[in-house]
Amino acid sequence: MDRPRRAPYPDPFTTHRKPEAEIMERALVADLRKHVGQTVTIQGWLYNSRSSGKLAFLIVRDGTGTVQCVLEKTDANAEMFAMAEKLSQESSLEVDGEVRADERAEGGVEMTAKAVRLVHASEGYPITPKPHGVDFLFRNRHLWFRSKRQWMILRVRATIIDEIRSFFNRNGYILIDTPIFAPSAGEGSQTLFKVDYFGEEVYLAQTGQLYLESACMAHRKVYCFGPTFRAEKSKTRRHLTEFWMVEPEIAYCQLDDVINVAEDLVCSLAQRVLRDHRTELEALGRDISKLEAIKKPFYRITYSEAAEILRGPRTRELLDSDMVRATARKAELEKMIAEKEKEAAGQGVKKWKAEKLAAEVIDHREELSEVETEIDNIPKHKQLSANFDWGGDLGGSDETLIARLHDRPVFVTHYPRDCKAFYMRRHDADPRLVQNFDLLAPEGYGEVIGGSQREERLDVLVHRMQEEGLKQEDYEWYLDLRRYGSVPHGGFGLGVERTVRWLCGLQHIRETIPYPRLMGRFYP
RNA sequence: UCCCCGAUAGCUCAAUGGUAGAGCACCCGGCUGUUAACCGGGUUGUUGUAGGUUCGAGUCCUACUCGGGGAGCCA
Repeated sequence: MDRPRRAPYPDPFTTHRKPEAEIMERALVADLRKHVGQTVTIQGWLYNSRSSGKLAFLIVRDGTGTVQCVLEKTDANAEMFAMAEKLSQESSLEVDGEVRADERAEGGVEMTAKAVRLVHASEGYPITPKPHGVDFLFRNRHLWFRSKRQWMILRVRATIIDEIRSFFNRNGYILIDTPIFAPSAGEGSQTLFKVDYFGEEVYLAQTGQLYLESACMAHRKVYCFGPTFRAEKSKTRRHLTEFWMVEPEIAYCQLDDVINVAEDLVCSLAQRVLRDHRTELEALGRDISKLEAIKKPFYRITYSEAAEILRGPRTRELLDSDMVRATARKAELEKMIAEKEKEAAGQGVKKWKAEKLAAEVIDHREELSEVETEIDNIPKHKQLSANFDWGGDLGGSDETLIARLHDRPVFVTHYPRDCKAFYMRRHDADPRLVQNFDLLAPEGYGEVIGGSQREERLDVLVHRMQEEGLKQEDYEWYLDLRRYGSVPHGGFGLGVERTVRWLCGLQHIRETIPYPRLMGRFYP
């Protein structure tokens, strides 16, 4: 009904200009505070609505925010009121109304609607205001990111990406785009996606690093920023098969210099997010004080020290107290579930009350199953850390433990060279080690950065490649960098989604990217 | 590749081996300040697939498929 008379679609912006007298100022929800007292038009989608006979509450989102529009039924607008009251979720609409400051409203601003025009009636929008399962939500990802929480996360992501770019740009780095189709030369070849390239086998890039090393010899400080592909069959809350990574590479630079850059970058990301997204972070339930604590200097420990910590008493104490807490929580949840089920089944309980209890029971059951998984895992983690052997890489649970034992990010340096890539520079004082580092985010978020000083000595590098069984002929171009003015250099890679997860305080990495690609999930 | 958990209405979930249910969504009606609004009425099923046990299977057994979590590996 009520096709918009004054702002017809399609294309209300150019083809059907309204006569000057009828033009009402269009406003964005994000700017409504500046329009208090004025009557404006907003254009958006119906997020949710309620009505109570003579009043209709329309919660409208317009891409910049949401606002509640209150429409009062009068003799004159009965038809429009009936239409507005029945609008379905996610119908697109325009609302003319007066902007009002109102303490009852969520954002402090509300609109008294004067006219509501339907643009398109949505039918059977699948994502209701009630809870849904993850599988369903990701099958509807194209719609799900309209929802508030997802909307906020993707905004924070955009800001983090913007800050990454401006950090490197303002610090004199040159953007060098590295290829996505790559020949076999890379790190571990089992984790590469194969692509048929006109009959030849090439791979989707796993890192731009080798190319960047060449570029830093031309531009001194460079970075690349693009998607990265890993065919790892990992099903965990910190893995994607397609993710975004920023990699700086610096000529005339040693391990400490690289670590300092990583430290500065992470600090400016945290500050920028705190500055621009305090509201979103709070709404996401992020503990802001944890982000405010992301300040220089971060902790720096060596791999050997990390190994000692893992085998030591502090780790055991932490896991023991985890076990005590998880066990207590399990008992508590079981008790609450039993009580609520009993209460809901009792005589004379109001229907709505029983339903509310049932919903709470579902939540408790979900938490219970997580706690039970934790209880299962703690002994495993305990064993993994207690039996940690010098020489192996730090596992996911090991990293989590190290990170949880610190209140700021931790650089772990000087890993055994046997578990690290061939291009990392051998440590002069101890040839068993390489000049590398990982940055572990606190609160258990784990690795967000991996980096190293690169091996600049031709003979050492060639020897290392032979050990790894790499074909020298594939890397001649790379070895040229060590033939023509080789210098100490290094860099790192920061995983964007892991950073977003950490800064937003999210359970799972899959919410940090618009269309997550996971093992077994590539639709839509 | 290995280990654990799960799959019932469009969605979220119930159902001591014995007639498949509730809420939401959707439709109708009511309510002048709602915040996952509420109240009354209505519609909604090949219980993931294929076998097996049983008088009888959503429920027990086997295999497979898909999903979730974790290990390994990693940003």
